[in-house]
Amino acid sequence: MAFKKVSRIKIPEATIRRLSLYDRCLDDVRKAGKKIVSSSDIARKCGTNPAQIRKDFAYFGEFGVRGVGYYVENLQEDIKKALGIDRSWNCALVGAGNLGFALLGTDSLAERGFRISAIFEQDPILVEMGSFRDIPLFSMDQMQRIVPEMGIRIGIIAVSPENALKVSHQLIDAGVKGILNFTPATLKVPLGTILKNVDFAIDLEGLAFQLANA
Amino acid sequence: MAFKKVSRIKIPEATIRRLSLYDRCLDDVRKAGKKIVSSSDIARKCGTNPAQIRKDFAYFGEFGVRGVGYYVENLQEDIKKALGIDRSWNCALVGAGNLGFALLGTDSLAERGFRISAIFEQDPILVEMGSFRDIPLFSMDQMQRIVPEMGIRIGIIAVSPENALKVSHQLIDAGVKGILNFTPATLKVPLGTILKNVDFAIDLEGLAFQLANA
DNA sequence: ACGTGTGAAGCATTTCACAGCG
DNA sequence: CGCTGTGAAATGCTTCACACGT
Repeated sequence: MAFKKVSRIKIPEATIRRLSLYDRCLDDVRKAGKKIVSSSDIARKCGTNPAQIRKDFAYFGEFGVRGVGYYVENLQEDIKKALGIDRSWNCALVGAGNLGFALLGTDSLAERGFRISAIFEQDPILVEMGSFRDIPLFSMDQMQRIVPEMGIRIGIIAVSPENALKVSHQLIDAGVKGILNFTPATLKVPLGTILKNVDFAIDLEGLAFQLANA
Repeated sequence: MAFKKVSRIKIPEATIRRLSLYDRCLDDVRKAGKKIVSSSDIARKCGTNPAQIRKDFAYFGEFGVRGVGYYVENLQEDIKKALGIDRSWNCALVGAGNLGFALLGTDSLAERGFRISAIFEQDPILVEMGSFRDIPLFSMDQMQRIVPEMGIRIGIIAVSPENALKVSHQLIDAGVKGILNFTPATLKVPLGTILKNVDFAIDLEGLAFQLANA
């Protein structure tokens, strides 16, 4: 048995974050040409402890070979499957401001299977452009039609904080099931919809705290 | 006794993150004109539990009045003091690409006391501009001089992943004590230097995981 | 012999429930 | 009386240490 379909056992949020990290590590390992890694190899590279890594994997099945280690290629496949990124996800970006363009400019999203398939923007002048880097650009009132039509499941909110709440409602109405919120606004979503907040200011404040008490 | 200087007792990382959230919440409360809040008010607004909030505060002292609640203004001051954001922090932004400009474009950093006092950039053509929005723009080799001169304590890495490692070394050599790393590169810093990573792709993968197992 | 997989121990964080105080 | 502050209980996560399979 290699891959255990995710069980009803609760998997810690922290485990999921670490799996993402392991996956990135393995990119490097693969580039270095190694075919096999041990949990301690990975631990050294990403600053955790080997037992932790084995436990993390154990939630999903038996990925390794006792006495040997993990076959890098298989392991990475298993991790991706565990995370649900063995496929590609259609996302909508809402807000074509500074931050929105920054997100479009980096390919770290595309590399990990998140495709921005549509952009929604309030400002008619921008919408006028029709598309940006081959990604179609729509006005807000098209959202209800486009999201289902394109099979978009994730919405990325990169508008100004005042508009975030309204946008989140619109996205949910349109059928989006996951929201990544880049604004500091605190949003509420109904059961069955997943919300994640990204707020660098919080990380900076964590830095400040540690620096202030060093 | 109101504010207890942070003790040697270990304060959970999660507590710090929540304090940042409470602080944002209180902005809203203040705007709404309320003078007093209870832990349950805050809990409702930011989706935690009242006991948690009281425990979080208790690490730092006694902020409230029994039988009454918290005076919004005092509370917010106390939280800011606890977090070390009752002052302003000089930061250097390294990398004037898409993401860098996005960071400059938002005032959510400035609002919270993080002032970007200098930008460092590799590309001579950009450096040629001399400044951006009144923030001076320098070439990389000026870093060793400028960082101490301006009293910069935090470095923000917004360059391409391949350059992140080198930049982190340069920042540390220049005397920066805290680093916020926006690249997916895994950095290592010496003891006494604080590193925080921001990686939206990880949050998206967390979303994907939950959506895939809904 | 070696490194994985895993129950059990150890540690940290969250929640409960009530004493304490205005 | 109401809501904070806080020990104690409950829960959750990480680390240990060893059995297991190759």
